[in-house]
Amino acid sequence: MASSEEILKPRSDDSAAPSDGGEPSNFIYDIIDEHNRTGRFGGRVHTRFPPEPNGYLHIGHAKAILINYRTAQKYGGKFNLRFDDTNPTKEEQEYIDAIIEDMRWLGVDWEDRLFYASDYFEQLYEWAVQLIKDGKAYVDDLSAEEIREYRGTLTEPGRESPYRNRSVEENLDLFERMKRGEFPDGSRVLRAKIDMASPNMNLRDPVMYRILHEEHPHRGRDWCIYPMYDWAHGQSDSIEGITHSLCSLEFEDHRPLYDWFLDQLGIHHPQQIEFARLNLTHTVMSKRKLRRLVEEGYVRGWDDPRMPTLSGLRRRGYTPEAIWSFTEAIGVSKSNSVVELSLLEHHVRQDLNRRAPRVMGVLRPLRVVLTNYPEGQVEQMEAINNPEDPAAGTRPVPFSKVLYIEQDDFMENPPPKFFRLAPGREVRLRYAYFITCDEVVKDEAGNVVELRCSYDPATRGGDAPDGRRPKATLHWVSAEHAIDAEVRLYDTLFTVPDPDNPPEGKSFTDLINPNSLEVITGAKLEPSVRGAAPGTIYQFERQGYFCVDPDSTPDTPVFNRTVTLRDTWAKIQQKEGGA
RNA sequence: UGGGGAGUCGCCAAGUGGCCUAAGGCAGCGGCCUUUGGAGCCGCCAUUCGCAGGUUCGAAUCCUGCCUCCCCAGCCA
Repeated sequence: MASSEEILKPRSDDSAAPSDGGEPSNFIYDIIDEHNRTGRFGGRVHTRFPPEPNGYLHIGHAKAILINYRTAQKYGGKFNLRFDDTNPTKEEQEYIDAIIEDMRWLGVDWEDRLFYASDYFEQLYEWAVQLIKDGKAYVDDLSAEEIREYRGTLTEPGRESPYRNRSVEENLDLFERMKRGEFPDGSRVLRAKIDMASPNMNLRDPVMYRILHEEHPHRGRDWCIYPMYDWAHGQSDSIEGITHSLCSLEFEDHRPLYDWFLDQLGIHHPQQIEFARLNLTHTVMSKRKLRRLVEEGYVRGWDDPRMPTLSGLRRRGYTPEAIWSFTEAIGVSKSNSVVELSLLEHHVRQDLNRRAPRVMGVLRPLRVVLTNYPEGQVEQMEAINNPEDPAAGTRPVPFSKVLYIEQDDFMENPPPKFFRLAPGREVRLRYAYFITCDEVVKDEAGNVVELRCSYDPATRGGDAPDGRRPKATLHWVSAEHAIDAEVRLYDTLFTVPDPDNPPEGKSFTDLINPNSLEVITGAKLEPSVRGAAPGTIYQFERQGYFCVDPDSTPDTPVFNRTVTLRDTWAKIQQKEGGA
């Protein structure tokens, strides 16, 4: 992850956050600058990312993580990772482990500050007792349904619970017995005593604790009452000395409650600031929907390369650097937005173009026999590993009489703008020779199965002494030296940009792209890729970026296509409605 | 018809009363270059800032009214 460092480096500038061509400013920085100006937190900036371990992290979380992390870095502050593990019915150790792994991969550093909200349960309990003693919280015996009825609606005030005015003594007794496990799940809750008529539903005596006789992944059987999000979150922030509690928009109307608890307790009071979460076209981002895709078998798992999860993106070949630059590019604001997938793809291409070694691989092979090439001769052609990086050097690629080229690189009746191989036409084989197609061999069904071509020995390396310049350069692989590979080509998981809003009567699962995965088994790759470790990324010249999948075996590597190269020919074809 | 937010180019997003006849990126469109129809380079792409009024010498930026979209009635987070 060392290569992240240059990107990760905080910008050193004066506090005014000018946009002097470096990191763009945003409204959060403006707020912090104001805090720094007035001395609200003594110049301190401390952020956190508080995931609930009930699913895998996705690209939307990456945005949230990096907003928090970059903010801390920019101001020379600190960043915590804290599991918001207050609901044992939904949380699992598997998710805790996966979240840590994904965040490490992303390249954020919480140093020694990995925390669990559940480690604060004792303190939270004491504070709850304090609120009860202050007459600001009470045990309610109403059922869940009754509480809902008493809460009122968006336009009508709620009613106070008949248990709202119990004595402090009774509340203390009941609450302690809740904690001791004397009551069954759902029989009672602890509620804050605020205002049942508040236009903000969150302030209508919100539930602070519920009874849950449940094994907790981090606390085991220590507790059978669990704090609700609103009661746990702000106090956890406070305990950790968080200054700026950055969260997503839907918590905006929780802020008054966040503030209320902290004010009642009179403890360190962070500032909650809300920003819009990330939406991406052609995918879904809610944990609920992602879980359905996994559990109902629409994808192979949380790390399926079609998933927007960090583990999926990683397996697909996305790099942390690409995700960093993408999240920087999309900015930070409060308006709901949907970012086009093409922007994410742009950032992987940009990163991979810089660093991926180039290699030749033929996805759909078409046999080519060079009729005038000596039988049994093998030449090692010198190929450049990365034209963007001279230090990457060169490698030898074997060339011989029988080759494979891409089926798409030949057309028997080429349209005007098709520059590749055709009968009688000469093209260049990259780093090798010019070849001319002399004869087309077909099977009984009329399919082209082989090309018989002649090569020009004077063009070795790809240049003609007479200055001839073919309009096309094709990639190729020597048949006898090629290694076989499985290649998985991916398309968007959904056929429409906005699967979250399916048409009447349809579910988002009805919009899944049936062609989101195409498996090619007979691909032929140049021998240099043999033995590449899972995770290794190459550019297959003229085609795209491909990443070695963990499913690979020693004899047959499996590659995932991360993203295609920009393809102007494909665009021309599309425009002309051509095949 | 309660409360809380948001509306600037197809998609993000700067902009905080004059240097805005509105940055930048993506997408798109032309062209150059090219041993990847890749990359790179050059150019084009909002007289207009949800709408309507108003204030001002001057408004995307201030005021008023309206419209549209999002969030909130879990003992989820």
